[in-house]
Amino acid sequence: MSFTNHDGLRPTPGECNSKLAAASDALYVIGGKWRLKIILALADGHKRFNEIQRALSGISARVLSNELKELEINGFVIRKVYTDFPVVIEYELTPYSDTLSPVLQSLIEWGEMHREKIMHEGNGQKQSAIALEETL
Amino acid sequence: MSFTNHDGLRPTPGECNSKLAAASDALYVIGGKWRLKIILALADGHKRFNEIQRALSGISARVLSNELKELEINGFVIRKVYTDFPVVIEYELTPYSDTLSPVLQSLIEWGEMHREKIMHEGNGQKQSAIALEETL
DNA sequence: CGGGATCCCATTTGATACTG
DNA sequence: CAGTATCAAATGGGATCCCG
Repeated sequence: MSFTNHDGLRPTPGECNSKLAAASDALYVIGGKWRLKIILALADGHKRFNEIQRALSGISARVLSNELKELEINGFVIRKVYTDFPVVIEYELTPYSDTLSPVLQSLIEWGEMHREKIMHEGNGQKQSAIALEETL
Repeated sequence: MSFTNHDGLRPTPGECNSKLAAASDALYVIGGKWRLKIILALADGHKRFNEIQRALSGISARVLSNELKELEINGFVIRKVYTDFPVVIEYELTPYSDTLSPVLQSLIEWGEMHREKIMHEGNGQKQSAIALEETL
């Protein structure tokens, strides 16, 4: 019903506001529909543009292009151009992306737990809420 | 540069795909611009509609209304109507919201860390990336 | 106060075509 | 392959009015 702080107490409004601000800062750079997914898609190694697009079914080239630029500006992704022939362009995560590990880890674990829950509750009355489209 | 799994190894593509799916499931319900912020706004106790709106500067009544409905459907928030006079309507988090604690915690910590980094790097050339609007 | 309904504009996105 | 350009369509979101 409420989160507890390190003292096991309900957080004060002041604490909550600063937490809200911190979360907002985070969401500002890694929020949105694709950011974290792109980072995850690159987590098992560098990929080329079209590989990323295939890994994240549903994203258009234009959106992927824009998101990659943003991620590069913010230091999560690096774009490497190998000028050998044929020219190969690859994207890979920077070390800074590793700092997101706890966030991604907890998000993934929560997602697995949530999916379990949704599957088991027989989908009572309200429409369930797993990423149906993604699974297609 | 890459995340490691519990064995300290780079995750395999298969592992990554299932992680991507899990993260997608999570983002499907708690993604979006406001969901997590609303939950955080309620973390220090029940609030009324307008209190939430004030806590999250920038959200319109219509959007807040829609988001609260979604959060209610998905079991994160409960809407309580006190029919005394005057009628009072309050929103509060359900116990299920507590399962998000690790996600929120890591997100908040990352946000704090990231803000520090942005502040200190003198904002070299690329535009910085903290939630400026939120701070206004 | 707590919203629902409508209108209308702005931004985002998708599809397609095109280029280096 | 790795994108960019362009146009149309969808979506988001603000403003306003209204009701209980």
